[in-house]
Amino acid sequence: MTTIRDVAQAAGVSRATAARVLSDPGLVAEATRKRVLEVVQQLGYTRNSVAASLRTTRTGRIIVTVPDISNPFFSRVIRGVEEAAQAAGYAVLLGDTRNEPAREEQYADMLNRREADGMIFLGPRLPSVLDRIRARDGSRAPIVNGCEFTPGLGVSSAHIDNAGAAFEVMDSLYTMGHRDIALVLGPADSPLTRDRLLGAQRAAAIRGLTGHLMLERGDFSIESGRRAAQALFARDARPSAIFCFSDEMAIGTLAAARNAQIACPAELSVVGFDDIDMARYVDPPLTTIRQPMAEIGRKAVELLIEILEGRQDVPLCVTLPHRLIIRQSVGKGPAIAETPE
Amino acid sequence: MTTIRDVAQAAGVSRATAARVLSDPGLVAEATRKRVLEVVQQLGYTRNSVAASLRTTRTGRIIVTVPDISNPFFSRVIRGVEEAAQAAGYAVLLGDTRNEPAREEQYADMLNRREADGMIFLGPRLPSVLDRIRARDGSRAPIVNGCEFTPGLGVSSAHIDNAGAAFEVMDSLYTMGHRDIALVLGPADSPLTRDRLLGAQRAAAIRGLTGHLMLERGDFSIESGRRAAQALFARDARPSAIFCFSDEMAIGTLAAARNAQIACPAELSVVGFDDIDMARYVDPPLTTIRQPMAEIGRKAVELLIEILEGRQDVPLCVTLPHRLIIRQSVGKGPAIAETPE
DNA sequence: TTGTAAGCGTTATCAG
DNA sequence: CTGATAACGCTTACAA
Repeated sequence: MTTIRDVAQAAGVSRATAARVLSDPGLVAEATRKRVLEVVQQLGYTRNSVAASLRTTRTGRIIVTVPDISNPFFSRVIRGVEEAAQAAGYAVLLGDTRNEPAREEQYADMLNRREADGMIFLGPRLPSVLDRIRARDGSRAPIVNGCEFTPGLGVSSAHIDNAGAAFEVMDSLYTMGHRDIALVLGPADSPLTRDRLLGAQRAAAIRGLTGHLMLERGDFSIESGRRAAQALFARDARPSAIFCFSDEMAIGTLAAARNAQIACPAELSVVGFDDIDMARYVDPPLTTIRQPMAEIGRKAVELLIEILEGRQDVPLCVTLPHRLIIRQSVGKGPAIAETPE
Repeated sequence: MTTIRDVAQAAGVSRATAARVLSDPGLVAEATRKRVLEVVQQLGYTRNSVAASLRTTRTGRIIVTVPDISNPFFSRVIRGVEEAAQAAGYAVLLGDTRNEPAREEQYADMLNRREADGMIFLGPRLPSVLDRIRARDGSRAPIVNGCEFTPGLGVSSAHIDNAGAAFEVMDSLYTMGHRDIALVLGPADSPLTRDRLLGAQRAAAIRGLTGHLMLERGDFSIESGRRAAQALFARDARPSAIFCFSDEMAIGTLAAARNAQIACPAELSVVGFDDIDMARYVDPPLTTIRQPMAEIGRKAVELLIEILEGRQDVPLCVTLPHRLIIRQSVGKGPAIAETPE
């Protein structure tokens, strides 16, 4: 391979000058610069990033891990991440952890090995191998959490107000006359599930309907939503509304309802979360909470870059706006239907 | 940061010995090894991969680019890629090119800069910056194409028989009595679209129905499928069956049909391609071609690793089996319905 | 404006 | 089995 040495030799300058032409051209005389660039072109020279990184201790890369790349919500967040990273001159290394702690650790360890400058972690758990870095750097550790937020960890995070959003959904369902509402939660260990559950419970408590809340657990996938709905339909008192913590689970719920000949929204209201592309195309179109997915990604990168640049005042937590999107999957509840004025 | 030097010093051995303990422990005496490992543990030493790569000229990474990460088909392929890569000791760097040539070039250039050992390219175009590598290495260039295949390029590829699969779909539609069939294609520049179109046209030609073929173009997204269907519904002679080159476009087509009050499968049959998770949950469940997505990914990695290991007999093209999955979105065509025996 | 030279942290070679 | 030493290719004081 051609190295900067070859370039320098061919251009009749020192290695230092040749290197300068590439990194800080302003320092080099016009004529020399031109000559060097010509040679670079001619020899097809490309800087060996490994050697450069060794010298500078910067890789220009950031690692981003997601629990599940096939989850359309995360794909959108990643879009935002890539956009912002690229604009700031960073390349994105994406890792799918499949929600397996071992894989999370593996990707996080890349940071220890200095394969990237920083890391954005989209998911519930913070890998333990990051402890070393955090012990060393404290709140200045180049680690940002996206979508989820665990207070007290000292790790910056970009997300929406999950509790508030869940509260809104429940409130609107109660207002529509629903009383027996089921929640299809996400994985048990996620702060996100916990927050949304808290918000929903608060709404129920205000109406004195805590006892009417039904819970099922899913893993955000379509299939888990379908199963949860089946389980709910098998209960003695079937809910009149199901609030799923992801659009995919809501779509699974719609499929289960169709299968059980339960009409939506006439007999059953369904609400999702995220507002993925598919949400508006299913039958009936899904009422859901829209998250600013790309913005979450962009913001996470922004936070990380501030940390990497050594800024002192990096906010610990950025809360972005969400919005309840009303479509046709929600109808009036039985309470209102049964007592017309 | 602690380096191998610190470890060596603390363990009272030379740097070389300390390094050996980590890379080839068999070469070191039991006692020494133990002592060194203890120190490693104690100091929390992690090998600096940048320095190691500089020396070995291997990064242990492979780059994988996809046209669109939010496309569920690609997510599944990536799953297979990660699985196989990890098993072989490689980390996967994922890049979303958003179908933009500039981004493709950018990721491909990472290979020139030696940021990874090889590259798997899922998509239609081979970035031009790879020419340098290919010029140098010829067919031994560490580049593999997945899903698509461009003959004559000398780049190995893993994929299904796209032409054959499309032929099967068309044949089954014709057998069901359909005559006026519309195709919703993918992007114009992709070999994959070209192959499927050829297969479909061959099936039409055999029946003498080439003139009855209607064509619309999409970009594999739901929305593009919806638009294509709308355009088809607006034609004078509406097709009785629509074959979309992706499940997502088929789902968009279903939505458009619902909107136009066209019953599926009674009045319109719809076929997709890929068999993504969602396919079985939509209404009606989608007839489609199942691709062995994970297997495509695994195979692509296998090919790449063979190249990286210097094997001479790396196959140029691996064709994996597909399967027509019959669900409820296809019904009898008007030709049969109108002429009962 | 340009050149000299000293590393960055690792691994490979070659003696011992 | 272990140690000394020389790279790998680049960047960056510092000197000229």
